[in-house]
Amino acid sequence: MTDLTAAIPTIAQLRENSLSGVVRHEIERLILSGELPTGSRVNENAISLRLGVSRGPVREACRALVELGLLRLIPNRGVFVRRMDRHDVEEVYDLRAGLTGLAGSLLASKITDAEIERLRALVADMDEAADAGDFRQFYPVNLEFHDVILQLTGNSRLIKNYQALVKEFQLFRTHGLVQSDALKESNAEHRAILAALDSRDPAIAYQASFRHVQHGKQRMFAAFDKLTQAGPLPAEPAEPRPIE
Amino acid sequence: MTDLTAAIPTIAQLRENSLSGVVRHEIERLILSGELPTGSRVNENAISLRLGVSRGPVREACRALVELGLLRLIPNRGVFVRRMDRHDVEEVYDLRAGLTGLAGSLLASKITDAEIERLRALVADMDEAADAGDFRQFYPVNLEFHDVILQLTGNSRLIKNYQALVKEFQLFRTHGLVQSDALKESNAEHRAILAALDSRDPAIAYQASFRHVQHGKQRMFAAFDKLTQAGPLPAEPAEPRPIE
DNA sequence: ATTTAGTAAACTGTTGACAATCTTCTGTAG
DNA sequence: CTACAGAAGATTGTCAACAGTTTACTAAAT
Repeated sequence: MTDLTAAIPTIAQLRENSLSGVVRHEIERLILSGELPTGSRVNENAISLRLGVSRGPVREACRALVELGLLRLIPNRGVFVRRMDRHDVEEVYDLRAGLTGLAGSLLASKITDAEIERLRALVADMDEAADAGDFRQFYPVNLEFHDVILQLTGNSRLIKNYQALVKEFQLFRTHGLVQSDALKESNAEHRAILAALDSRDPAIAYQASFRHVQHGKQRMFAAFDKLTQAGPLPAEPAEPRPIE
Repeated sequence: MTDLTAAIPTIAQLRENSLSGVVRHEIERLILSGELPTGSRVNENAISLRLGVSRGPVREACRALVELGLLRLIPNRGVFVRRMDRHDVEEVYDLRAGLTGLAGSLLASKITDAEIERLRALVADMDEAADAGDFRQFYPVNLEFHDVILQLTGNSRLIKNYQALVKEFQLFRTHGLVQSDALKESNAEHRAILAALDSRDPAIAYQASFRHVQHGKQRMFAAFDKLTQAGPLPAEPAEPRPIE
């Protein structure tokens, strides 16, 4: 669904976005892929050398990513890949829950039978994957399920905000620590969302969608805290000292 | 609440944000004040000359504002002050309703008695203004009421997203066409939000907050359509042709 | 040995100039 | 009189160099 622009500027993007845009996508890729690790400084010179362009476009791209929330700007020191602490993750989850709920709410009042069936098929696919305990199969369908709902709302601003949030969430790379019964739990909630949409009641659709993400948050934190027995995430994990 | 930076770079901002930030705020001011009219092109040269800086910082500022949604970028043509059609306004209202609802929902589970009282005082102030039919007195308190709720959630991303949305909404300058009975209606809804928060029930607080904005949307469109008898807003009002 | 002052390198912030693109104006042909 | 082609002007996109700040290193003093 989300377009993953390859490392090499893919023809069209170069004509469309004219360097600055290409650079932006490339830096985004470097961040989300983890090549630029969390908390590290993004060296303008290094990037411009690596991509064979001047520093101007690199700076523009960085400013855009700062606005998007993936980078953090400290004047005269540079931009740093944003570090997410527990509070940040909680914020992202809460906001994502709200937007997901809104999407469900908006869609409930105008979804068609054909669209319902399309979603039902996705839920069935996820059921299959959940029964097999196959996270690798489950995950992309899960993504598609939520993306379809989002797109069907037709609210471009909602879509943009949500996708930005997903990217920010990826900074906190903690996938794969989901238990196999969590898959079944998660898909049961998908079924609830589907039923709510089918009922055409915005309030119910909101509730079902909102709760799904909030439960996801709880599942994630539970799994995470179990993994790091020593203690939960530090509240302030050594930001590159913003102020002396 | 929101810091209105004056036209002249106000000392601190200059040290803090180093030109690019100052320029960004100044362009933002030009847009929101209407000096740069909706749909018009933002000439990099003109801005840089006017502010006495080079084009670099101006470009950076513009890219940031594009990301924020106030400007629209067309490659090799420049950036244009975003034009809002009816669909855009509807999108903004819907998203704003969702975020407002989320704020209410999040706050309901943790609001203190003192905070409730603070909000109650604001509602009382608005009652007074509504009785007098004084929109000029009503408006800033209304703004504060919603801003307080937003801030008390403590979710910085929610706050940022909401405030960006408010700025975008200001592009569609249609204040003052509110009838005096709409004030009373609006404040009745404020009272409902307050009661919902007081009940500490997130679901009810969501509903009350969400509905308030949706009713605001209806009030606005009703007033607007009455004003422009000829017909509602055009669906695509002569964008500077994005594609030939 | 540790701390502190001083110096050099690295990096960001900013600028002015050059190249590519688009827009407008003018003149000519139909 | 209208439509089209071409040139001139304006504007964006990009670059390389300069200035100011921060960081890292070195050496002397306690």
